[in-house]
Amino acid sequence: MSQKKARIKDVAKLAGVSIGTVDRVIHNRGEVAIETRLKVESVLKETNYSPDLMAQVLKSRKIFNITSLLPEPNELNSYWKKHPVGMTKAIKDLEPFHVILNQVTFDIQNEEDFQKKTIEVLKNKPDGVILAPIFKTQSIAFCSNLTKENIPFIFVDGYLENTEFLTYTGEDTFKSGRVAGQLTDMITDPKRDILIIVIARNIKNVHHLNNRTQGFIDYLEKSGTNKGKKLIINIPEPTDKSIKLVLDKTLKENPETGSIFMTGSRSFLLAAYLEKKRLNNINLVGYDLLEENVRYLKSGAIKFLIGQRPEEQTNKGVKKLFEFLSKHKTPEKIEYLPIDVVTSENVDFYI
Amino acid sequence: MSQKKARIKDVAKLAGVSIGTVDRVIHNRGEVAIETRLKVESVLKETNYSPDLMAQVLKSRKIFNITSLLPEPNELNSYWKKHPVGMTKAIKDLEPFHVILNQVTFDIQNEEDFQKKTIEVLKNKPDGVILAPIFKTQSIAFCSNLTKENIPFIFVDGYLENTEFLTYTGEDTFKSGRVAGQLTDMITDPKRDILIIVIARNIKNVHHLNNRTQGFIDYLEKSGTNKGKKLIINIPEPTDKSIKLVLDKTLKENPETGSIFMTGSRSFLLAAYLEKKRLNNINLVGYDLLEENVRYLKSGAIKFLIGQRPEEQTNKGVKKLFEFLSKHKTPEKIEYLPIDVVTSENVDFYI
DNA sequence: CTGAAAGCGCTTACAG
DNA sequence: CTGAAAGCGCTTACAG
Repeated sequence: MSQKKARIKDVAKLAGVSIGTVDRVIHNRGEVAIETRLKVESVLKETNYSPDLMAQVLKSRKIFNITSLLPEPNELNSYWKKHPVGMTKAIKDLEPFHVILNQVTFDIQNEEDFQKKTIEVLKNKPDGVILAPIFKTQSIAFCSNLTKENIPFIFVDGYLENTEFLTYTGEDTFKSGRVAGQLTDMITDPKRDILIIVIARNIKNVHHLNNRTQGFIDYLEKSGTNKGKKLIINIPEPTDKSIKLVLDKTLKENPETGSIFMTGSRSFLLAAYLEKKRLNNINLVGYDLLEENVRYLKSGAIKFLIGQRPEEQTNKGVKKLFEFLSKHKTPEKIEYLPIDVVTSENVDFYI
Repeated sequence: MSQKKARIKDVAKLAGVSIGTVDRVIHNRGEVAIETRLKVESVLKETNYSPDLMAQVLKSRKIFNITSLLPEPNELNSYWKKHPVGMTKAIKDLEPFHVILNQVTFDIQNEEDFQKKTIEVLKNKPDGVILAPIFKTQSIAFCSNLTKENIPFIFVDGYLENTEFLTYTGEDTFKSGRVAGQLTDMITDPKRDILIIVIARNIKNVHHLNNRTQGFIDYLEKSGTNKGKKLIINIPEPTDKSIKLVLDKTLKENPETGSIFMTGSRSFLLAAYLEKKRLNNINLVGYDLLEENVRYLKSGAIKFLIGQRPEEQTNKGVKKLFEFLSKHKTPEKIEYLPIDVVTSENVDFYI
């Protein structure tokens, strides 16, 4: 059973050749006589040879340069603070292998800045890239350049169908909407109404939010018990003023609102509004464990937050990229991470 | 910034000694003249030397033998099927390092068998042990023997205070009870009663179940909205007959029961009972993503399952043990894993 | 087309 | 107390 691992030396002896020749066969380089090759290959198979990673790395001293291109975190989207954590952890886990991570960030409000940064990344000629494809058009152009340069890239936080990406690791947005729908349905009086809030300047441009909305409605229609109205409300700006304007009007017209589903990560803005108006009989369900959200989760203003494991997205991304670069292992095209249901009682374990 | 890593050779040259001497200083072996030692140590610090793991492993060819002692999974506790998965994954992640895992299992119903297996484990002289301390007395004896033999060991699934364990990775049972309490409170009519079920022959011996019960009640008393009765019910045997006997009586006496909290992993037994009796207005909340439980979760008979990440417990356990053995890194004494809230809608991502 | 040698960074005897 | 040499398993020129 636990027989000792064959070394290149053993293979050489069994095949009656030198280790150099064995190496040539293994790596398909140099010309090897056809009989020699066949002989060596058969021994390779017999002995179930696999190279010793340690020795390989020690010898080649290869350094892998990975570049990430993600939004710069700021007060309005501290969500992006989590991503670097996962990457740094991955680099640490891969410590013996000399992987270098170059983190490039861009202004999430600024398409031009993104484009500028993509040029910077390309100039550095990294071995692999981790990308959050926030701006669709510019991202597609960038991806096609990466493909042209033969640089593998992976997506986090969302993916673009028509690109040559290596893998996507993240949320299944439709299913995540269904989870939110189920939770909301469970805690909402069946006779009361449900609001779905989308904060976006251009509601057509926020693909993942719309997926969540669809999943949410899908659950309520097909599997839910709620008999109230379901209203999709767009709020154009993530400001207190804009929110007040829209919600004052909506809640006046729909006084029987029992729950609000916030499709994006800024539930805390809605929670602040509800607290101020003392509307504590309206449930709020939202996304992402931002500090501000967690505060309102603990105060009770938010009932459920759904987590999409941003650290794990980038952590796994780095590792898959490394596996691909070092061992040519092609990962599953898409890996959906668990959709975490977070309440005031279990939130501390997730942060 | 990214200056090249100092090698032992560089240190030797800077200190004006041979690499052998540097090695002696690094590993505190052989006698080194005090001035030589000081000189080398200062260079070590200056250059911020750290050994190349690859070269170290390649040279020493050290093999780490880790033994796990966990319950044998069977139909009644398929929970234990998950643990090997996490360990196998860890071994694969550590592939370049030659870690060997020896999995020993025991009959969870049989204390004698456990004891026999502990002797077997000790005889094999492993470098480290992973233990689920099911039987308290016998486990304590085993741990003290491991300590005597200088074999580090870690706990999963529970821990014993008065032993020299390296680390515990798992659930915070009290907090997990609180999470269950909160979920139950959210979905239960405030006027209806709540049953807490403990399946155990000797209710005093199931420490972790009692912790969960306490957490559950703690939440309902301090933070809940439910006004109904809370009853703790012991069922002595995990059989349909025993369950029917106890529940028929209890539900007759408490017709206003709105929810049942199952403190252990065998919710499916209760779900089967409820389905047969067509008591679909009673909510069921329980533990662990066993196949049978998941089936009832999807059918709606179980509303929430709480997951405690058995794979991750053992996965992290193996890795911590390895880090300790290979780099003498002492992990945090206790790491509580997230308490996952699982419903029919997100369960597929967890299995 | 093939073999022998050097070397990756480290550790382990051995000789002095 | 200290240095020089051999070797872990592999890869990379180099010589033939």
